[in-house]
Amino acid sequence: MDATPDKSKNGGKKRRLRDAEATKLRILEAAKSDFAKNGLGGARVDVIAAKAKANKRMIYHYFGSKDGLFQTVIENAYLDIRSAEQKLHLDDLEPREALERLVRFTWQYYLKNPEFITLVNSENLHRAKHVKKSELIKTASRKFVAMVSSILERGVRSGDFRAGIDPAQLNITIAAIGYYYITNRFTGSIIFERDLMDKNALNERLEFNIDTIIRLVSA
Amino acid sequence: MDATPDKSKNGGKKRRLRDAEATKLRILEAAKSDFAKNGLGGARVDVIAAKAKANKRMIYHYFGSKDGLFQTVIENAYLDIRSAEQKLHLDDLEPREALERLVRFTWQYYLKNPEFITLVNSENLHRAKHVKKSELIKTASRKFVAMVSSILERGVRSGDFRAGIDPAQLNITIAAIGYYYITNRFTGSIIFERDLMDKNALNERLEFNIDTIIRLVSA
DNA sequence: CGCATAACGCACTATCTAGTTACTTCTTAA
DNA sequence: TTAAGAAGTAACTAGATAGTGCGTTATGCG
Repeated sequence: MDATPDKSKNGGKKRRLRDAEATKLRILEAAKSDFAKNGLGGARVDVIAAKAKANKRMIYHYFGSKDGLFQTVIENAYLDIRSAEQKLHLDDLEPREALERLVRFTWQYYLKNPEFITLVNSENLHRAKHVKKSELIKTASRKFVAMVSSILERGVRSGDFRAGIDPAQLNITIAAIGYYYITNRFTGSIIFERDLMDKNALNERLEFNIDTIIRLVSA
Repeated sequence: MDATPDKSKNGGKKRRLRDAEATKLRILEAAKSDFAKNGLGGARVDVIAAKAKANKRMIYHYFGSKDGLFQTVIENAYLDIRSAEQKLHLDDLEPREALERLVRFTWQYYLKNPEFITLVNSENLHRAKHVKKSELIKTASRKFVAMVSSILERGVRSGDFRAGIDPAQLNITIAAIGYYYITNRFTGSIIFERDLMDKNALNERLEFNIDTIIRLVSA
């Protein structure tokens, strides 16, 4: 790819020498990567600026502070997974299928986006002070919880699922059995004396998780 | 409590003006607390020294480096939980009871020792480089996995549990459903719009988790 | 074109931070 | 009792580190 900017067309958008949106995006990408790798405390603003091929001054110009930058990064991370979940169109599937699809999706999302997990860990280390401020995240969360509630209700009506399951508990459990495995893959591989990230190990875990959830909800 | 050291008896041990063991312990306690609160990258050696009422030089004298200090802290953390698990004497219980007891214990251990979780998160952020070096942790882990294997085997023989369950997967799942809830209690409380640390919420979660595990293993 | 504005960059500061140097004070074994 | 080693301290260093002040250059609008 040609990194030299010019004024010719490029994917329908004009290439510019100076492009605020593009710079912001580069900063956000670099920040996501560095925050995920080193945590909020361990990440370095200078490193993020260098990675983004942007001047550090720009970070402060666009995001105000290191905390402000993290705030935007974690917000985008949540909006991204919530948006991907909505695109699954689980309401079009049979309850059982919908649930299995959600377990699969969650697992694969964590696998493909391990930064998401590390960012969430970092955010919890800081007592969710950034997420607390984000109305966007709160709105998206409500939709997500409603989606799982609706699957559960349909499953109870169809006789597939037992009644009385708390959607929040189910949600937490679906996330937990994937999240824990991935976030603790390094210590886990030592404790269980096997490579938890081996292809077969990953497949086995996914099947185990689907089984766990189906057994949990079955009538 | 009297903080002024003297040479009188104190719990069978002589109080000293200078006590290497006591100082080491104070440093380790302070380090555990600060590493848990701020992560390895965010913790400050000066803060740890101050909290421990020790001179920073002592940290370097006893532990060599900040990393060396973390190494000892994480090692002790693992040995502590593994030792507590052994004391449950699960082999003396019926398989079902033993499993339930383990789920309860794990939950309560995380609740009472949230630093353990944060330390493990920090260690995984650093790709388990400290745990990797610890033979003590590896030995203790083997005993732990064997313990759960033995419960599973007994349960299969008694007809309570179904056959073919991978002990490692079960172990991971038992840890996951408690660990995730606790470690993400701050973001979780926002996403699910309820206080996850409320007494009733905690009890509900524990019962849900026991149910999840029993359904998972039942024949 | 030309000018106001937004994008960008350099070089700086004040403070912090892991680790060290060189020293004093206490403990204990012979 | 005493000498040698262990425990403990204060003050320091060299390099980071978040955040800024201020000047420069591109952009796009009238």
